[in-house]
Amino acid sequence: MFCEVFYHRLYSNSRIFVSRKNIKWLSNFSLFDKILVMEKTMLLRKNPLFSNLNDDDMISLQEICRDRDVPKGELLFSEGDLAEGFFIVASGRVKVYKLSPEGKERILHIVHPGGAFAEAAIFGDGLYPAYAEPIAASRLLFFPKKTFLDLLHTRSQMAINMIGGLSRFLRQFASQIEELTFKDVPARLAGYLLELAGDDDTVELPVSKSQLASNLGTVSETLSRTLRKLSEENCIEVSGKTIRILDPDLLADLAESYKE
Amino acid sequence: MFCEVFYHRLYSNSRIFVSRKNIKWLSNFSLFDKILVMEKTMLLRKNPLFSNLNDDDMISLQEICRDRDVPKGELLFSEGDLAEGFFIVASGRVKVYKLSPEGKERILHIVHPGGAFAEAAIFGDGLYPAYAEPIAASRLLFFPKKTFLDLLHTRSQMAINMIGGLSRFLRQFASQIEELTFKDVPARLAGYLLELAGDDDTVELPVSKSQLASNLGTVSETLSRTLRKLSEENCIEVSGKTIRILDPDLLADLAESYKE
DNA sequence: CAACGGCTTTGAGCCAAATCAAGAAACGGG
DNA sequence: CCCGTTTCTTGATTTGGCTCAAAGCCGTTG
Repeated sequence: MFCEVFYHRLYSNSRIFVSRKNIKWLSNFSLFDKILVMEKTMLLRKNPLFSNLNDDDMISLQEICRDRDVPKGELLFSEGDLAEGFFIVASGRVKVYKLSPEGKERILHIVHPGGAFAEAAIFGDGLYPAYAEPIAASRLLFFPKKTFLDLLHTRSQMAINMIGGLSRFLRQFASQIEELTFKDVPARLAGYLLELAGDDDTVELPVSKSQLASNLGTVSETLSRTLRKLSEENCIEVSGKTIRILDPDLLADLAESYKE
Repeated sequence: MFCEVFYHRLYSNSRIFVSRKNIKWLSNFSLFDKILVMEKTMLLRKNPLFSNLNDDDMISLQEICRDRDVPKGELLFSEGDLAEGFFIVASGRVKVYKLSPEGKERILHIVHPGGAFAEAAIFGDGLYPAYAEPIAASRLLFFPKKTFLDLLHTRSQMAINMIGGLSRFLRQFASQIEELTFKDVPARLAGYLLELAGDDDTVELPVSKSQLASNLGTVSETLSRTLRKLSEENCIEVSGKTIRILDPDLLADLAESYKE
């Protein structure tokens, strides 16, 4: 549920990129299969683990993963089980939870499509740290531990790409959070406008205002008020989706101001 | 600035772990140098990139890094420069910033001891994406790009350990944020108490209440009020640092409730 | 034991922003 | 061009939690 907010902004500008080599490989498949492979690639790229992988990596990855359709309510693994691999959710929802001594369940998180779970168990002690169970009929990609680790050992560049993807994501994520936690709505809006404007002095909003509001972590009413306030201060000029920046310096000051 | 809040909780239980092998290696050094190596290990473990590395990895890592003492204000690199390596801050503070077309600087973030910067440039296109400049006399560890990548290629297990550390950190970080963003103080407090209690029904707070307040992302006044409110609901019983849990079910409900 | 300083608790007030409710504008299809 | 629907704006109200200020509660130390 919370992923939506942040992940949306982080991933909204991800591109589909298919190299010649990939196309050649794809030609071994029927059209239908090709579409499946591309779909899977797009899905995998949604995850920070794989966001930075090139086409070759993607192909190797898809060669080792197994599809699993699971019905709602089927226990995937239990806490303490030996971890045989990890999962990516392709569709549906999976809940990951622990059980209290009295048998009450405590949900750790709900995994949405594109999300991974049990991936830490692969790198750690090798035991699943919780229970997992789909809360809707779901399609999962399963990556067997040994095969996956062998692949990483064989193709060290792929591991390096994964490190790169993770650390870049971490950086973006952290700054996203910092904005949300330490800056008020005007500051966030100002930052957004400046970034979007670049060197220009007019911006065209690429999304609806209510969508923008949600991207900025607020609601449409508040966004509307904030836009009006900035207009009244002769800082910007709003007409529909077109915004003209009248006072970039003031805007920049605003964008850097922390609430305290 | 914001790191303090989250990082504190994430790292507060990191341990120092020295294997026999490490000690043997260490015996090649004078006592003074040994202390330096251990200090550096502790520093590096603070960073998610290296948090999961074993002693061997740490040794290799420290063999390839160079110490650099830099005075306040010295430009470390500029946007667009070819990235020759990345940095870890050992002491001091470094600001990373961009320049707007009009020459106004826009600070992206301030890096504190334990933090890395320019690490993404190593894995990406190879150009520094911003400017970096110490805002206080600082000690930095510099990891040359080529040497570092070669090391990762040679020792694929080390790369895998890094992936593990990063993804574990990401997981913790995300759930931390989720708590902070989507749960109110009572829910966060309830979650904290339950986790601390385990199977027991009394908890002994390991830190002062004001410290706890800051760990939960609030202030002592609010924590105090929240504790009283929960007491009045006969959910817990507070006396000094000892808290007895009267109604674990209610507490669990509270901990899982999202604000909406 | 009295004075001091560090925590903790209480109360009062304030503020940003969410929510609720209701118009106004824009849009799109027939 | 009109009418229904969505999107946007505006106002009123509510709220969680922070700040400020003052007082209570210790343990310490001279």
